[in-house]
Amino acid sequence: MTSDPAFKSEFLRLMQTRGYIHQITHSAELDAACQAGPIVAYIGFDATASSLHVGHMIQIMMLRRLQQAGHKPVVLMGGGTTKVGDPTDKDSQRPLLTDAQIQANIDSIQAVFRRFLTFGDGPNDAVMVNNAEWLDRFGYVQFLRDYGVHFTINRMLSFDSVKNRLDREQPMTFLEFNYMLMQSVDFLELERRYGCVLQMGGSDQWGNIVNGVELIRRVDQKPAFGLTTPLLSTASGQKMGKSVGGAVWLNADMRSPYDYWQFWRNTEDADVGRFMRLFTDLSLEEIARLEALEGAQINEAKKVLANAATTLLHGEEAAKAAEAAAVAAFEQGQLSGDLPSFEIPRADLEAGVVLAALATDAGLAASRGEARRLAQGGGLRVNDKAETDANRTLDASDLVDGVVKLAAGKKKIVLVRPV
RNA sequence: GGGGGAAUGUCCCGAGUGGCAAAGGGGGCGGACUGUAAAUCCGCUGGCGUACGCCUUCGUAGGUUCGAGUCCUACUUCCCCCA
Repeated sequence: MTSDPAFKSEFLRLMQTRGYIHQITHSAELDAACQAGPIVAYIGFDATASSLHVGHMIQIMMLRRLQQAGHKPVVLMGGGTTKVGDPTDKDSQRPLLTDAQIQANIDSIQAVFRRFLTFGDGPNDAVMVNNAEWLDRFGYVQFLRDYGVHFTINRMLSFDSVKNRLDREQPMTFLEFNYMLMQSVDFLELERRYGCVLQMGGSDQWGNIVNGVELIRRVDQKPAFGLTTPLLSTASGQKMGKSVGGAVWLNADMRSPYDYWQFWRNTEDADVGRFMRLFTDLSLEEIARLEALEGAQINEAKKVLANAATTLLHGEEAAKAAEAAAVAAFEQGQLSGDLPSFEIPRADLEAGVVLAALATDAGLAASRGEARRLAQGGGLRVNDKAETDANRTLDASDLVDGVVKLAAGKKKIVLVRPV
């Protein structure tokens, strides 16, 4: 069940050496299947927000590796499962999304996959499916009779997603309780439609994945496998994926390429090698060389990481622009047009704007009070000068080269442009 | 069906005697130190106002009181014991 170090297939060897594997079911059997020919594997993504975030990157990269190794990736959009809501890692039930919201989220999420996978009709081209296609069609009694019989309450209660909720004395609705059945049925459905034999996912999905594997083996007597990735945390133990300014979204309109580049640039020293293996296509030799850099030199490796990761998601041009902006801002103390900017009507600025209000509107603080506290703590800067009085009024005389440079902390910088 | 407990700062955990914007953690954000790192140390952490201040918060809805997270009533949800 855990990984066998001596994989023979290219795909599993690749996964192993680059650090994607946490647990595998039937690893020898899966290894043999991967060697025998192209396999079909899938990962499901729920549509709870209008963009995926870096936390999903490891899954996306796994599908990419799969395709690189000659296999066929299936991207499963959880149009149906999102209506129920995955209780895994949730302390309490979340508000249910409407069908319209879910569809809007799916529409907005989809595009990023095209940057990482090649879609089409060929044997190892990726395909995207929405599980609403089949889940929406089930009648209640039919669902219970076809699938409900294969699951025992005894076992379902033993899964972490359920147990945690019960341990915390939080209610778990019957609706949520059914999530794992739906995910299992997804796997079965994909096995029947595409001959999909492998489901991958985060380590928190182990229980859900194993259920699907067992369902297929029981109902169709077909091979089925599961593979999970390690829970990604930074070397100092933080959950990966957050950074200055909240969730790191993949969609450019929710998180600029500049910010995305910054996220990778700010990787901890100890994580550089691991992240390069997981999140870039750099060769292992190149990575070995880069991660061996010591002291301040490792910053060069971080730039390579940031460039590679940003290029994959946003393209080379955006990555270069982000790097140039960062070099200018941090290494030369200059402005760059590529820094995030905030537009303000010229007349308003000429009339005078209270700093606290401007900083809040520009997204540097959540409220004026917060902006004020930030200023008092010495964290708010106007044109690189710390400004402790947030009640100060800014006007046209504060323009430098046509913009006002506002910064909260060292890393959150916004250029205020009069329009 | 009966009895006993629990729900707290809208991120989490968690103190709380009728005077509370509410102890303490964690997390988050800022500062110092560095290398746009880690570790460490320091500060901040409900909203609005320049300020004495005003407003909104302790499961929900009422009530008692000058004053309620704290007392009473009903309701909701969860836990435990008895049947």
